[in-house]
Amino acid sequence: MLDPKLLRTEPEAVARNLARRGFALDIAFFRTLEERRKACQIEADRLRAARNSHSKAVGAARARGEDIAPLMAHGEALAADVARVDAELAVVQDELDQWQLGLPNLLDAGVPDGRDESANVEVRRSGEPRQFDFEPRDHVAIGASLDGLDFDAASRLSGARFAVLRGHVARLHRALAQFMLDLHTREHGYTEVYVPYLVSRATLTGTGQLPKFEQDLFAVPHDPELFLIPTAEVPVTNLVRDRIVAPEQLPLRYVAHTPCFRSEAGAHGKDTRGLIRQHQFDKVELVQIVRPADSGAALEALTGHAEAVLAALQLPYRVVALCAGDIGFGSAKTYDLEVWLPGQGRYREISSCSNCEAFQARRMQARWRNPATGKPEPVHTLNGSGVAVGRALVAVLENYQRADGSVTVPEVLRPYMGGIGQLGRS
RNA sequence: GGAGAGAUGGCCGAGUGGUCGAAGGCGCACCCCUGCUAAGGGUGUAGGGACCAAAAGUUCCUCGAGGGUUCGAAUCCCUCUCUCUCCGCCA
Repeated sequence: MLDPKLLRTEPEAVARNLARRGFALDIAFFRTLEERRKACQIEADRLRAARNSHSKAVGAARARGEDIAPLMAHGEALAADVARVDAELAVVQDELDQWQLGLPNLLDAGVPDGRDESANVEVRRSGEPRQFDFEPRDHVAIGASLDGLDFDAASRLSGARFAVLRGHVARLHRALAQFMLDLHTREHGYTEVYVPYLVSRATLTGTGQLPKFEQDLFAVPHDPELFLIPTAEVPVTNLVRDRIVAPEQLPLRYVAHTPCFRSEAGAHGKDTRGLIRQHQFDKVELVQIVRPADSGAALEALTGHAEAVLAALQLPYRVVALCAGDIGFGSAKTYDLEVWLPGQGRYREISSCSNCEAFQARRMQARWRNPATGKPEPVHTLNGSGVAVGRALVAVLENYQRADGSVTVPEVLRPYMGGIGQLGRS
């Protein structure tokens, strides 16, 4: 959510910022609604004050033993007025709330202009794509020949966009997640958390997936209503929902390994082959809750933590700053990490690191007590994949493949693989 | 799944229709007193919103959530959620 005060006082500046995303802010609509809200609220407050003082007068009169019957009629009239204006206010307020929940976050000034991913800006590059002395295969072919990736089996179980992993490949998948968790907890100061995979509507509203992106989620028919998490960002960031954090506790750094579930409605026909785009995938997620002044630096650090995974795996990658039109709904600034995939001959997203500033914090009522003001103020939240496990598996299979169809196990993963140095049929 | 008990401010805990946003205690902060790592005294101590350029001030809302009754609800009624105890079942 945007700062309502800013929206009220500088709607033109807000509109200019959001226009960079291609989002048209309807200032006139907001002004009209806001004026109605203000009028209703002032009137409602005034009437309630009148009712309260009248009720006290009734109580006082009764305490004196006076006849209160004559006061009742006025009280009833006041009660009716309060009910009427309250109802009116509730309607306007709700409309305003819904509208505001649909506004994306303001962009950081450093975000490059552009309408879509073609305008994203490469920030840096690490490692060189390997030169193959044979025609590199993609992970689907490699996985099949290792008898480790089975999309047919998955489709019999669940339909399209699922996978069954087997043997060494399944173990490599697990090894990747374990390695990442250990790296972030040991080297980067994150606390491991285990969180629910099913969350409420309120939780998803807190991080911004709802109300706007319900079609991307899997809802579970259950009372109360629950959704499968599309990313651990949702439960982990919401750990601070409705909380006021003491300043000395910040920054909070959490890492979680969870499955993620996305219906990806509207993605039909995109990346239909292989593990790249699935309804279910694992991810190791980094979340930081920081003081507002620190979030810029925290994004750089968090991105570095995600990069460290790829560096340790010796996978070639590049860091890309997302442009205004490609950046996510709740993010002020985002870096994507793209890993080199020999099977596709291009870099593909494997991590997305975002600074959401106070956007989620305002929705979640997540605050810290600012020593400078003594008041509770929204914290800043950041999240990033550190990294997507399924795509990391793809990257390892493709980058470490050998001419004979086997796959070398990256050095850092061997302790997690029982010491084996290569994947064969298992 | 069955039975029961609960949900009040940072914590504990009082409060069954009126001046209660809420006694008392603890904790915390500041001050006073005290010649000493004690004791005592005082003051303060929730969050959100509105009006206002802002401060001050005024005012509204919040006692798990949502409805209802009433001139007036922490208090009465209904629904829901969560927690705890016991039984059953289960990993």
